[in-house]
Amino acid sequence: MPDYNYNVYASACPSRIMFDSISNKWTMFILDRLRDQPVRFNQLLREIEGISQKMLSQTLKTLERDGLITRTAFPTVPVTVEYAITPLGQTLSSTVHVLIHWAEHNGDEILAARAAYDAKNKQV
Amino acid sequence: MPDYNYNVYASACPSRIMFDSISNKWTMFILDRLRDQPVRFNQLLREIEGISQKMLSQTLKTLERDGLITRTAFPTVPVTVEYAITPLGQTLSSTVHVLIHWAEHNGDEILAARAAYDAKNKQV
DNA sequence: TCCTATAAGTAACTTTAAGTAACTAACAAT
DNA sequence: ATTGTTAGTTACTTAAAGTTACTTATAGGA
Repeated sequence: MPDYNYNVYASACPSRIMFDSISNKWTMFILDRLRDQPVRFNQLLREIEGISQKMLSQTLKTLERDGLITRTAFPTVPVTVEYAITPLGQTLSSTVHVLIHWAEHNGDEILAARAAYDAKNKQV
Repeated sequence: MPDYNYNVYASACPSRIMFDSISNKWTMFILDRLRDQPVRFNQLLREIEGISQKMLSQTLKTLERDGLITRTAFPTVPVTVEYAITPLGQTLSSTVHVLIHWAEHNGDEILAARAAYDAKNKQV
């Protein structure tokens, strides 16, 4: 049975609160990177250009709390921590992957649209 | 030919700059609402709970600049402004629609995951 | 022995973005 | 004369994001 009692457009709905938390770039980059295999903290830090340790740590914690990823610490020296996607996270990750890479396939069109807009609205 | 020269993980890539601008809740709500038919400013304001006039106006302007929506003003009194999705915007809108409504279909699982996480990590 | 490096973070501080509230124009209806 | 409508803008505040330095425990090299 689908949850027709949830409405993402209603600001107090749990689904809306959830959506507010997933609709940011760092969350989506992490979900996309974890789609195929587990990845370690510093590896994510290196691969997702521009993310800080603070934002990575914070976002991972939120994703773990929401049951979208798991955190596994290995007692090596120094400690190794691996993040992996859950089955629930996987259902979201596939969609996020399409969205994240949409910009790569439509970059030229958007750049052209921006140039056209800026030319039309110059010094107004 | 796909644009393999674009890489969304590289912070200076145009596709990344584009992704940064679309990866926020207001952008996605607007794209989703315009998916089926053109909608007016105040109608969007009423339907997207929690958005302010400022953020709606600002986000619409960015979407128009990127060629994802069009703005049409009708000389009625008071003036009526209609926003409509473009063919380019439509390709994005379909994916955004899946993402936005994902939370409605998985709300219960996430809520359960949060409760489990909070119970395990209480007063630490 | 001392210095440097590593992994996975945390804490304090600053900057930027988002949210809030009040205000605008031009006219129509009460 | 006051209120209501649409589609915004402006000034101000608060919350989130970004930046930099620091932490713990240990291994490796000079």
